[in-house]
Amino acid sequence: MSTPQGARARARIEVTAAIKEAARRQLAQEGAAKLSLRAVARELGMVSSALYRYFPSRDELLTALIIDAYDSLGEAAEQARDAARDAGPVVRWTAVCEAVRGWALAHPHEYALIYGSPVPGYSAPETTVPAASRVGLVLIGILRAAHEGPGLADLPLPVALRPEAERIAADLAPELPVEVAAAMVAAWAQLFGLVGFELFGQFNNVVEDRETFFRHAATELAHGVGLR
Amino acid sequence: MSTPQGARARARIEVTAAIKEAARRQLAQEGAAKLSLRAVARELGMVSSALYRYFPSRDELLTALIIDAYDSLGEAAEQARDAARDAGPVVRWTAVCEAVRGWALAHPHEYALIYGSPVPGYSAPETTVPAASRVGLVLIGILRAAHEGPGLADLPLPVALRPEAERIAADLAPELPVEVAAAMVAAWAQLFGLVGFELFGQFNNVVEDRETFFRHAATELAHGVGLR
DNA sequence: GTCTATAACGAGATAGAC
DNA sequence: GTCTATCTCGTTATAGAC
Repeated sequence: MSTPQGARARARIEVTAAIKEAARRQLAQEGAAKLSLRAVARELGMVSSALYRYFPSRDELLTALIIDAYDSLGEAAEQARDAARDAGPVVRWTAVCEAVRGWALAHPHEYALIYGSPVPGYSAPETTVPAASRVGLVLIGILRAAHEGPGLADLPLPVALRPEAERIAADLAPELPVEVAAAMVAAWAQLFGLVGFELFGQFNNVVEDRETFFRHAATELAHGVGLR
Repeated sequence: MSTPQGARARARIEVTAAIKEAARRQLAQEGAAKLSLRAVARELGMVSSALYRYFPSRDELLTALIIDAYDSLGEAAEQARDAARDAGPVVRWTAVCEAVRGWALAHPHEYALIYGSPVPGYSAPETTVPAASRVGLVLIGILRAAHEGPGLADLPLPVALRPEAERIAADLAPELPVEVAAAMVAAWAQLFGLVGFELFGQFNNVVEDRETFFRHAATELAHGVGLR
C-alpha cells in the first residue's frame, strides 16, 4: 500500500491551509465580524457543510486564524531576536520592536484580528494564550540576558505598585527584578500602542517619517525597562 | 406664533439623539461592522427610509457616532484637566490619562469604534479630526503650561529624528521644544496602548491591580515627556 | 417645507426540503 | 450536494400627512 493514510493526511493539511487562506482573504475584505463559513466555502468551490469536516464552527476557524496570526508575529519577533544575537541588548530590543511593527504593516488585517477590537460574540479560548505570549517572552528573554550580563539600570518602584509588581514578576519572569518585570509589561502594551496608532491611521497628518519616529520610541522603551 | 420652527427643531434634535442612541446599542451588540440602518429603524418603530431625513447614509451615521465618541472622550479629558487645575503638571497629566482610561472602561464599544480596528469599507472623513484631536490638545496644553512655568526636563533627541521632530512641533505645538513635541506624540500613542490592552483583554492573567498599574505607567509617561 | 410610509431594486445571506 | 423560498441589507422614488 502506498501511504494511503499519508496521502489522506496530506490532503487534509492542504485543504485546511486553503480554508484558512480563503478565510484570511475574507478577513481583509469584510472584517472578522462578518467572517462566514459559507463565503469561505463559496470561494473554494466547496459546500458549506463540507467545511465542518475541518472546522467544527465559525468560532473554531476564527480561533485557528488568531493562533496562526500570533504565531506568525511571534516567529517574526524571534527571528529578529536571533538575527541580532550578537548585538547589545538595546539593539536586540529595538530589533524585536521593529519586527513587530514590520509584521503589523505587512499583515494589517491579521493584526486587527489579534490586537484590534474584539469580535462581537466571540471569546478567545485559553488555547490562544501560548501563541499570544510569544512576543512578550522574547522581550523577557532579552531582559533576562541583560540582567545576567551587563546589568540593568535601577528603576523607580512606588510602594503602591510593589505588590502588583511582585505578582507580575512571579508569574512572568521570576528571575527579573520586580520593577523590571512591571516596566516590561507596560512597555509591551506601549509598543502595541505605537504600532496600532500607525496602522489604524491615528498618525495621519501627525507623524510622517514613521520608521525613524518608531525607532526612537522603541529605543526609549528599551531605556524605560532598564536597558542601556 | 408660538415657536413653530422651535418645536420642529426640537423634535428633530430628539429624533436624531434617539437614532444615535439606538445605533450605539447596536454597536455594543453587533459591532460597528454590522451596524444597520434597518435594525436601528426597527428598534425605534420607524421605517428605514425615514432615517434618511436625519442621516444621508449609513456611513454618515457612523461618522456621527465616531465624532460623538471622540467628543465625549475629549470632554472627559478636559474636565479632568480642569479639576486638577491647581495641581502640579505631573498630577494634571496623570489625571487626564486616568480620565481617558475611565472613559474607555465606561464606554468600551465606543472606544473600540474610535481606537479599535477600522470598519471595513468605511473611511473616516476629515470632519472627525477636530474631535479626535481633543485629548492630544489637552496633553499639549499641560506641557505648554509646564514649559512656561517650572520648566521641562531635557530630553534626548537623536539627529536622525530631528527633522521629523521639527515637523511635528511645527504642526502641533510650535511653542514646545521639538524633542518634547515628539516625545508627547509617542506618549499619546503609548497611553492608548495601555488602555487598549486592558480593555481588549490582553492584560488578562497578566495584570491584576490595573488601576495601580496604570497610574504608575501614566506617571512614567509624564516623566518621559519631561514633566517632573 | 418637513416628515413618514409604501413599495421597490439589486445584491447578498440563510434555512430547509429534496 | 443542490435548489429554492425566504430572509436581510442600503438605498431610492413616490405619495400623502402635518
